[in-house]
Formats: sequence, structure tokens, C-alpha cells
Amino acid sequence: MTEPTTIFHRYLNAPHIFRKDREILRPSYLPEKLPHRENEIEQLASIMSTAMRGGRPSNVIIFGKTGTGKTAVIKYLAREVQRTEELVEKEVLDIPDMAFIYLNCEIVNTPYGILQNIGNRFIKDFSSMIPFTGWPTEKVYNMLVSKLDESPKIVIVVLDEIDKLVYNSGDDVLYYLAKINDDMKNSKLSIIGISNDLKFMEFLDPRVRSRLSEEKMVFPPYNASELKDILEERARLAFNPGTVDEGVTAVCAALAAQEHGDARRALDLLRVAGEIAERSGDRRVTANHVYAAKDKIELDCTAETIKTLPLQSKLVLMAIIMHGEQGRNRLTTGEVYSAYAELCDFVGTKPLTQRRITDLISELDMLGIINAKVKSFGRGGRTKEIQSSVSLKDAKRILMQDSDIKEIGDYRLKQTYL
DNA sequence: TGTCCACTGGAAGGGAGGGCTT
DNA sequence: AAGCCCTCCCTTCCAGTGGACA
Repeated sequence: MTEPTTIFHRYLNAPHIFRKDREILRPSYLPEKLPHRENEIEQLASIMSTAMRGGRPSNVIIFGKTGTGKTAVIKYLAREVQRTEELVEKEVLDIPDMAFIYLNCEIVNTPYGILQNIGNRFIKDFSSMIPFTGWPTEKVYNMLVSKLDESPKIVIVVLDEIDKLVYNSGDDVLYYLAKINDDMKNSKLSIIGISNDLKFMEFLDPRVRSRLSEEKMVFPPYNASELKDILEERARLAFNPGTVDEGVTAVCAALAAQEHGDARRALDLLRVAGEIAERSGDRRVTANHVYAAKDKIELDCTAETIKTLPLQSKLVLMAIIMHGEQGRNRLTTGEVYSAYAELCDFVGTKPLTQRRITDLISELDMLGIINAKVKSFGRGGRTKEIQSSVSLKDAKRILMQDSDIKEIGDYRLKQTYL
């Protein structure tokens, strides 16, 4: 008699490459040690230790590209602060009250939101919390000052992606936070700003700029050998012994190092390579799985970009794809526009003007979905030469998932373009 | 050398929508 | 709730452009 099986058995019986917790390979996982960031941790710890002696730590601005460990280092220090506080509670240590507040300015990006979020951390009673909206910003600020100043404490506010805040709503809130120490008698507040964009400082008022950047730190990109160390450490924790070929971490590291030493990308490559190996029932992760992972991540990324395009951009892309399917790979703006207008007519939506479509074409170019170069054809005029940079088949398949344009699938462009 | 083509891309402004303030 | 303000998306207008061609 055969055992009863379900569709999942094949996967359940496959060799286990991962240990139980594959979260270890997610960029959000915080390991016990952060290799090759010892100096940065040391430097920040020394700045922050001022707080433990009752002083106000200098404001710090941290620069570094994505995946250089900025947020990881901050979260590492936040954990250390928490551990220190536990020692205070056990009366092993005697240091002033500290608060470590982490805000991501991609999510909280208005002056009101920042002040409200910080203020509410110090209000225990739910009914007297600062509302999401409705108060004048000045009132929120005054409330924040009075709550912070109730008892002596040192507050460290981390503003991750601070550039987003500045681009979204200027430097008003930074001005408030920079002057808050003048308005408090008992407590002190300092700011750690994190950014991957050096230019945003130019948009700050000179007074805010100098107050904010009392200390500056730059996190350099990891090189291939540093990335390899990071990966090996994580791989040891995440994979079962003997399931990862020698050289796999080196390939991941080398690929990620080509892209400005992004540790996040390196970890993604390793995790996805492991998943591909496990899914195909292989016993070991090999370099080939890493290359497959690279393709998968790139395709997923393109798919995500295309899926989230607004309808009009999707129609423009569809127009380019349809030309491509009919053998025309190099198009002018005029040709794309005519086909786009035809598709708009087909789906029953009003076409935008050609001027606007010029902008949408430039956006698609910036996203890397198409390639558009301005070219002059002499008497034929000056226009953009446009071609798709992604596989027509893949792009169309992704576009067809949009219910608004699904029915375009078998449509053939009416016009003949010479 | 001047003309002409088919746009490009900057500027200004309208209007819808959403958040802030009173 | 209503007014104000800002942002985003879009239109309209238009000067400017590179290069083939007469």
C-alpha cells in the first residue's frame, strides 16, 4: 500500500538546505557582531557615551550608499542602549535616563509627524496623546518641550533617510529640533541623521546645517573580501553544514561588490540562491544557483517596477511593446504617441498630451525599462529614439496582469508606420 | 548657408486632492 | 467644518535644437 501524499510532499521531503531560521539572511536581521563596522560602532559609541555621563552628545550626520551598514549600526547601538538600561534597572549601573528614538523619514516625513512621534513616546496616558493632525505645529512643539523637560533625560533621535524629510518638507523640523535644547532646562536632545545622498545638506539653512553636522561620518562601501566575511558569518548560521559549495559566498560578494558594495544585495543573492537550490531539490547551493538568483532578483525588480507604474505609463510601455512585436524596435516619440493614443481609444480612456507623454517616456527611461536617446534625423526632425530595454515577452506578461489593460493582449496596431 | 522638420524641454498656470490650521 | 496651502499631475505655449537637404 502506498503512503497517502499531497502536492506538498515533494517539497517537504526535499533535502533541507536552510536551518530553521532563514531570516538570518534578511537585511533586517541584526547579528551579534557587525564585521568591518567596528570602527564606526566605536566612533558612534564614544559620541553617545557623552549622554551616559550626563552631557549632550554631538549631533551626527551619517552618509553612505545603500547596504553599507548605516541602519544596522544604528540598530546595533539601540540594542546596546537597551542592554545598558537593563543594567540600570538592576542597579548595576548608574547613568541618567536615556531615550533612543528611531524614525524613518520615508514613512514620517512631515514636521508635524516628526514632532508628534517623538512627543508621544513620552506621553503615557493614551487620552492625552498628540493627535495625528489638527494642532498647529507650534503647539505640538511646545507640548514636546514640556514633556521632555518634565524630568532630566538625554534623548537621541535617529532620523533615517533624513534627505527624504528635507526634500519633502524643507528644514523646518530640523530647525525646531536644533533649537529645542535652548528651550529646555533639564533635558537634552541630539540628532543622528542618516542619508545616502550627500547633496541634501545644500538645501539646509546654514545655521541648521552647522548645528546638525557637528560630527560627520561616512560609511565606505564594503569591498568584495569584506562582503565575503559578512556572508560567511551569516551562511554559517543560516545553512546546514556542508550544503553550500565553496566559492558561493565569493561569487555573491563579487557580484554585490560590482554594485557599489551593497551588503543587502549580497545577502539577497545568497538567500535567493539557497531558495532556488532547495526548490529544485538540490542538496547543495552552487555558483550556478547564485547566477540564477541574480537573474531572478533582477526580473522581480523589473516586474515590481512595471506593476507599480501608473496606467498611462503602462499604456505607453504597451505601445512600445506592440511596435516591437511587429518588428519595429527603434521608435520615435511621434510613433509611440500615435500607438499610445490608439490604445487609449481601445480601452476607452482619454489620451494625455504629447508633451506629457514626453515626460512619461523620460521617466520610463530613468527607470531602465526603456532606452530613449535624443537624436536628430535632419529634415526628419529631432526626436527621441526609443527602444525597450527589457524582454518584450516578460514585460507584456507583467502588463497583462493589470485588469485595466488585460483586454489589449491580442490587439494589433491599426496604423502602418513607415 | 539657410531652411525645415519633429520634436525637446522649460515655464506658467489650472485643478483635484490631501494635509494642516483655526 | 471650512479655509488655507501645498503637491502632484496635467495642459498650453513656445523658444530652441541638430542635422539633412536644397
